Amino acid sequence: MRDKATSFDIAHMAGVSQSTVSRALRNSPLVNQETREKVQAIALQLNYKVDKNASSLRQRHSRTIALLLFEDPTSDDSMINPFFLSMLGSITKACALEGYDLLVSFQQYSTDWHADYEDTNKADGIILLGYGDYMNYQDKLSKLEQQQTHFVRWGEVDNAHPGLSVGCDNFQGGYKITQHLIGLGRKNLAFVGGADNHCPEFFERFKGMCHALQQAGSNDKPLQIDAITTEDSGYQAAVELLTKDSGVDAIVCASDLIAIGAMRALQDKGIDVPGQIAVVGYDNILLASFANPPLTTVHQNTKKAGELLVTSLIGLIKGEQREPVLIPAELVIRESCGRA
Amino acid sequence: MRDKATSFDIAHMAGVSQSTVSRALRNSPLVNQETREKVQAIALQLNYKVDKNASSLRQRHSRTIALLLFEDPTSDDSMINPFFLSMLGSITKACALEGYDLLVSFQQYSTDWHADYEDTNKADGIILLGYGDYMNYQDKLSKLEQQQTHFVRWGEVDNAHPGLSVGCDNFQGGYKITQHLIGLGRKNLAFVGGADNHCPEFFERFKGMCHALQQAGSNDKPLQIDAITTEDSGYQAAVELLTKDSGVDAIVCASDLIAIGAMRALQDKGIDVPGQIAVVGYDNILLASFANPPLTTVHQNTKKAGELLVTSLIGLIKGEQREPVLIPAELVIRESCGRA
DNA sequence: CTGAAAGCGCTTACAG
DNA sequence: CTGAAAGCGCTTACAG
Repeated sequence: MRDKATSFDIAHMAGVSQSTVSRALRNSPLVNQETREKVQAIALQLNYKVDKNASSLRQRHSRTIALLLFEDPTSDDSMINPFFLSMLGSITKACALEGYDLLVSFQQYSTDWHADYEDTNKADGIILLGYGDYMNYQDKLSKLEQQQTHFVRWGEVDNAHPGLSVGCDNFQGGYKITQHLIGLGRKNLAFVGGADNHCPEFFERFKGMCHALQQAGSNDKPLQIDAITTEDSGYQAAVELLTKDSGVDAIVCASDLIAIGAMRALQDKGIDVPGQIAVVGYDNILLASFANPPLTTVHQNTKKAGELLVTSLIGLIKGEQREPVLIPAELVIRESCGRA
Repeated sequence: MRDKATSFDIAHMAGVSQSTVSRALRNSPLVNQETREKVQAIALQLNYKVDKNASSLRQRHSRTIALLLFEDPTSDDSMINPFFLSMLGSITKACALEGYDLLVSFQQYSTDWHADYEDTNKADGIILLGYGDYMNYQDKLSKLEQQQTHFVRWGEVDNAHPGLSVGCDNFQGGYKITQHLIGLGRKNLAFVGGADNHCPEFFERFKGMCHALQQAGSNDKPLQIDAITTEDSGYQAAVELLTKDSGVDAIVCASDLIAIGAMRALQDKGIDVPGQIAVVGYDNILLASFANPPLTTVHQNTKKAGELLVTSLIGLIKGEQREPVLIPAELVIRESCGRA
């Protein structure tokens, strides 16, 4: 650490007390305008910046937010899901807009996560973002709640889940996709992705799908194959699906990455997409529009999501009462389902 | 901020002095093992965490690094270049590995960037990552150097540039691409991207290209069209290129995003890629392998780059002498240039 | 091996 | 409007 000017140095140069310097720099209305200007001029000249540690220590808050990004350890370690990367981008921007610093960290679900950002006063609150097996981290969420940590999570909006959440309307997303497919004449749909309490978001998409199917008069549960959010997992799931049922004419995937893997598997088997089988994704990552054929999917508005996550958390930090936020699902129709 | 236990509370409970608590918690060899264990047990039980602000203030360093991501304000505001997003991911991981916290922030080149992370003691050093007009920020880099800020930048490795840099061998990348194209029988190459001191990295790629061309006996400067790193800019540049010269049979693009835009323009004009015109990108973002046809490009090893950026910076912070690092360029051959 | 004390650089109640 | 003083919660010389 270099030697830097302190507020005492400025006080000395300006011929005022250090308390006045502190007030002048924070634009306190208490200080005489002339004094304020003199102090600020000297500060500028000395390239003085108030020490964040001292200031946070004294004020007992840091005006910084911690973002914890969880990764499923089973996924390819070198690659982060583009959807979360995009969320990271929008959260960063939203923080800057609100005048908060952002601490970011990746965590593995498997290891003990040290969500001690607030306990150490590094941050005033935490944003949780990630995927993986929900049952494995539910306890940790409850613990966070017990400790009265300020946190908000991206995920399924459901009062049974600990913590305030911001999320897209997954049920609606699954519902819209299915309606679209039915409208296109598809009869035999399958779902690729987890569909149980281990991954509540996927599960809701699946439920939305089942609901649309029922409304259309089909009472059979659709065929469902597990997959995690990677291309490889999607590939394998599609292969498995093909061996189980050759009558499927549409595959609803729990994410774009899964869908892209599934399309590759179908094409490797010589099956035409969408001619023989339609494929739908979820997330609308950049890749989706470049897939071949371009992927019909559900757009999750990451810009809005990032802003909402940040403003909700700041509200919580300020002691406000906050309600969970549900962002509407937007169907994006491209070519992977064909035309009516 | 919630009421939390302090080291005094623990001292009281353990029946030792506060200094001993501090020592025990930091695993000082000075403290008796029995005492240490007792103190640590109480700390754990109370869920005590040392206050980062107090600790950093006293120790005069924060063990955190700031990452400043610059965006070209001319590019689409909602989308961050996937290449930089991927760098962000690897930097975050590398920081965690080294036990540093990471503060991330987006900055616009146009506005005054407040690189005061070290001045405020928020961070011990800064990583600079971004693109845009180099001539516009060269001064700021020099200022950072004058202020003795610890920083490392991603970019062209060249001693004339202020600050320590870590970067890929852009000259070599341009050279390898061009050799590959020549080997494939392409005769009339064009370059799409800035090729002057405003963007040193692109310029080096261009120089590598010229060098390979000269070696092959061609002494004309290749046709060059400016473009920034977006798909749209690549599209427009390709359109412009077509109006200028219809004899081009290969386009070397300064980035994958540009290449993808260029391919789209060519296809819109009914030109076969690679049949009539070969296209090469740069970066090897995830999208490249999904482009149609899959894009031949130069891989920039973001994992290695992130690690190197972080370890170099930490070295600097510790007062070590550090040399710039050049990462070799790796040609990734896919289908956008055809076969021999 | 342990404790009492100083001090990191601020902010803010208190007194004037 | 201004100053002297206390205190945020640690770490670390210093003394024993």
